Amino acid sequence: MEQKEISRAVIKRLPRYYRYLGELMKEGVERISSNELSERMKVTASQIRQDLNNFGGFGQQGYGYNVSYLYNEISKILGIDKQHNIIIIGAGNLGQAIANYTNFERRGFMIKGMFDINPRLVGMTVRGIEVYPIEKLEQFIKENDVQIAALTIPKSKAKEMAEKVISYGVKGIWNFAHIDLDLPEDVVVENVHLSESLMRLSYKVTHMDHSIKEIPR
Amino acid sequence: MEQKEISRAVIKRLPRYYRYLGELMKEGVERISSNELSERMKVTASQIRQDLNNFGGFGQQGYGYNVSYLYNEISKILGIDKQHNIIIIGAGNLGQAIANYTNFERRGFMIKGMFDINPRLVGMTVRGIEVYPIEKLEQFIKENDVQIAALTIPKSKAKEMAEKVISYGVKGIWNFAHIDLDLPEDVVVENVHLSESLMRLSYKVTHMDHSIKEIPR
DNA sequence: TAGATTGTTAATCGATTAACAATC
DNA sequence: TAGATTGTTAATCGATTAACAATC
Repeated sequence: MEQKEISRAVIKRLPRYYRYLGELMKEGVERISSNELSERMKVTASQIRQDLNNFGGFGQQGYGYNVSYLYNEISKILGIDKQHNIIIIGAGNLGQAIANYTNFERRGFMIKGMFDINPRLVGMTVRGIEVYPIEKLEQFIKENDVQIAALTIPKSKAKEMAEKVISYGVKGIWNFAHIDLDLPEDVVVENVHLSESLMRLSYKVTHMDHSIKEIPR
Repeated sequence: MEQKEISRAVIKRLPRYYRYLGELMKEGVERISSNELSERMKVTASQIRQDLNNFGGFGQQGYGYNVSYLYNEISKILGIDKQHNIIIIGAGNLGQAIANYTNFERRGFMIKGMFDINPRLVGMTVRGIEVYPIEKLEQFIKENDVQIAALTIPKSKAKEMAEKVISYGVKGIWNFAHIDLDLPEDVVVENVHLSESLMRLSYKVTHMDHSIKEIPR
């Protein structure tokens, strides 16, 4: 029951629309035109209208968009109107940092548990979230209806652990390991490659235009 | 002395080429054709050749590319042949996680110090990296030739801190706060918006094709 | 109703892929 | 030299922007 394929670029932009709409709601703004929103977000109004119309006509001619209605519709599109149960594989600093970040839960991402091979970490809790041994993985995933696993482990273990959680029923991998996971078609991956991000920053810093702009006469 | 503008898409791909070339080196592979590399990386050979030729002719007809030579050239393009001095603003879990990640230093990103407003964190060290109070920021940036600041602080403080470190000479911001920093032209920003990444994963999980593929007769 | 602004089609721009002559 | 494979031009594809008729 899926409509025509939505382009990757559009999906990439959706969370940003969602964020701006949330801010507008906080400011008490009730309606906004694509033009006003385009100025805030520094994109074209045309792009906003095109993007939204991939999913339906959420606006009204002569009026614009109702902020809270659109906010809600985007949350449905993103699937964050429903609860997602998450586990974190790897209870090191990065895993703990994610466990500590309460904003995810406000969006319906419930972190149910953490897992680690290191027995010294097992039993520890972070913000009430317990660290379990890997042996408990299968039972835990099945009992807690876990859909998403965050992999905050070294790349050497990432493929193996990904395959394991998938075999137990996980449908999405949030991959922080610096490796391309090559997984079955019915599993989705979202990569967060911090080292690549840092290299891009290095590129930008290195190739930045240091020249003093001449004032044209 | 800059050649023609390189597209964002190309820059985005460079670190991935770099990673695969590093792996090839480890495997002892000396030369590789765009075609072989394209199979490994699951991109087209055409794209590889086009991407690389933005920066120069690194290959040789009839031979392909010398792996270690190309690896080196890409490291120069990315600017990771030189040392970058980094500070981390925000010594919470995420800041500590980054400080703990030794791989960055192998690529020349030296984490010189962390800063926090919380006096309970000041004085603490993570892997030998000390947490300083914000008051020391100006002196530290100037004395340590700090080019890059990672912002691992709540979004409410991000803009203020970004402007502060920029005024002291920082040229690049690695922004983990969920806000669009609107900064001067001679400063570059690389965003890591984890919550947006997680929402995209939610989208993918939600819109995944659950249908059982029929076997065509 | 008149004005505003969407939804949508058409035009443009840019990025990817294909093709092949150049050349090692 | 013959074969392989690049560098590069041309063709295609997709995404963005512009334009405007539809409509609230």
